[in-house]
Amino acid sequence: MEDMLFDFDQDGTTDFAIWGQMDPNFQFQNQLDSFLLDYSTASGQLSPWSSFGSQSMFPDAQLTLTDLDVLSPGADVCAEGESSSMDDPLEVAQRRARRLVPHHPYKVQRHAANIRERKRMLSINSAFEELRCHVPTFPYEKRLSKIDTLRLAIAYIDLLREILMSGCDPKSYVDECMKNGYKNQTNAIWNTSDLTARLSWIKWD
DNA sequence: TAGGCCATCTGGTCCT
DNA sequence: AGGACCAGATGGCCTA
Repeated sequence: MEDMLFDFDQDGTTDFAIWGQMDPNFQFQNQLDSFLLDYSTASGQLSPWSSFGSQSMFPDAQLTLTDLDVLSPGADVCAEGESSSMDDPLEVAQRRARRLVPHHPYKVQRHAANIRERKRMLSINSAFEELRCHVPTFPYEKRLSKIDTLRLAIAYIDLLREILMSGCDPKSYVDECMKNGYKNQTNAIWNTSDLTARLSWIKWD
């Protein structure tokens, strides 16, 4: 069994198989992304019910449901003396990755689903990043949260529609809003000063 | 230290 | 049957 657990190491992908906290490093994100892509492409071969020739992919995969506990959140027990050298992040990550590699059919199926889910969330997050690039923010402002991005985008679209309907020059419309307040306050989770102040940073020319 | 935000895992449901 | 989507649970990180 240990051999199978180390299969990820042998093809040099262990660094990507860190299922714990996502490293914010962009390069790592790309590596993880491409890994997930490759991995999911090959996921057909990962079906727990498939076999290579006459031999099962997981010959030692005995269906003992008690094994399920091992992967449950919070049951992150140390099976191999993790208390030692806890200060090496790479070592810890590799141990964690090895722990989380499934080794019976249900786990393999669940693991494949987890990978698809992470890939799906990555695509959602990349869409959020794209959206963040299209909503007005201050140069010094910290990164918008997802919920704030959505709310600001809604308010932004609303204001742009107002500008279009008014037929006014956008900059003068925003200036007017800065002075008198934004007319449409009904859904103003992002209030007038928030949005129009942001828009004042936009170069309208 | 509490609360906000986020990534991840998980099981259920729907769809192809 | 398998994948996509969704929401709840959980734990980590960060900040006020």
